[in-house]
Amino acid sequence: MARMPSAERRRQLTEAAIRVMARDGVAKATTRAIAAEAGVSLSVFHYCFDSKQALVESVITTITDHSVTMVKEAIRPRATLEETVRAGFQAYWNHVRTHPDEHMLTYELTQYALRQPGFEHLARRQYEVYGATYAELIDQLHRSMDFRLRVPVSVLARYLAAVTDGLTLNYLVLGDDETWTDILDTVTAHIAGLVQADAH
Amino acid sequence: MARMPSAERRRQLTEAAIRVMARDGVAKATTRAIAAEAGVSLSVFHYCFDSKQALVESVITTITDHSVTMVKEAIRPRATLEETVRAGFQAYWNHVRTHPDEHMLTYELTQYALRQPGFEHLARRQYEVYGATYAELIDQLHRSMDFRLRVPVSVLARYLAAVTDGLTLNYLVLGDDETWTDILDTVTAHIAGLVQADAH
DNA sequence: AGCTCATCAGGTCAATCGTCCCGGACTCTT
DNA sequence: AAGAGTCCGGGACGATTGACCTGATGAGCT
Repeated sequence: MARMPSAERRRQLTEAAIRVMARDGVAKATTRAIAAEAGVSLSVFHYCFDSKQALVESVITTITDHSVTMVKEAIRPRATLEETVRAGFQAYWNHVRTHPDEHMLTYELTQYALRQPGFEHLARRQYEVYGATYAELIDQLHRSMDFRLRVPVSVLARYLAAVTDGLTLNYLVLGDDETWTDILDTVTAHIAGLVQADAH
Repeated sequence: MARMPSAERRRQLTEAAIRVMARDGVAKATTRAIAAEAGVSLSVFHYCFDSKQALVESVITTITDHSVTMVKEAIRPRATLEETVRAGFQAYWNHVRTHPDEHMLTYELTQYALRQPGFEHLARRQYEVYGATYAELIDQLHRSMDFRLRVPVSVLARYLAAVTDGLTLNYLVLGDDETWTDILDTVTAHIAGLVQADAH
């Protein structure tokens, strides 16, 4: 094995853990499986991380950042507001369809964190970051385009987070289906209606 | 220990398993913990169930039926349609707030089923039943009240299932907050708009 | 009462888990 | 070149898991 500083090893092990978890599930992600995936002996694992919990913590924060980056890149200003919302949803949905394992993993990790004593704050942080990201995106759009909000930003942001969460989870369970495009259209229209001027 | 037929023992063990899973999580629900919760010895467990998987299967189907019953009872026809929708959401939300563990468990079991080879069909069935229940409720309301649907029943049913799913999950993670009532109002208004006559 | 069989208790087993230890090997400083 | 600090490999330990096995127990029928 090539020698490398602990920091890089930690990153390598974290990514290996994410691969194993996404492929086989969190329960199957044992220290041995992760070390094997990283191509490293078991002792290296405990050399870089004080415990498995420390690695899981690293995994959760990394995954959360991944998700946020993905959502932020999905939403770019377009010509009209409805088009922006539609394109954002489509980009996000496309990512869900092409990387279902990754999204599944975020749900698994959320529940793992909720059950693990002392990890609840990671789950909360994950969802608070989601909400904050949506709020930030709305603010950003609010500056570049002119529209009024029929509901407070915080309410809209959380609603967006909840709807995308629910749709994603349902898709992951039920699989591909043409119904989803219709549902996304309905949601898009609703969101567009919520952010348009209430006086017509 | 009192003697009782296998069928009743199975029911007893299933309920004990649900209690353990809701309290400590699916991962902590070992055969020993479940047997102890039911107040029987470990051998009784394997006398009534061929394997732990058989019990989990029993747990999943039982929990799914519980959830469906709960949703069905939450929705009763009221004076106006919007009032019906609002009351239904409130009843459901009240159940979520008073029984968070039970709802958390359904999410855990869904993912457990998705990961366990040969159990995927149980997860799919669970979510198909949810969608079918909503569709059935919409049909039922459609007969007792007069309104037009702006979207197909299947789309509306799945949208309802996804939204409630997402909102519930977000609540379970983030905990109590006044924002939820505002979000529920927004969703209620949206749903009411979707089922009202499009010609005004 | 005697018999039969569903029911239960305790112990045991192999497998797997997270964790740890010890010794060797590498790298950098001096 | 010598030593100290850093990295890595293999092996081992105790705990826990699902599963199983052998006898005892007692209810219900004849």
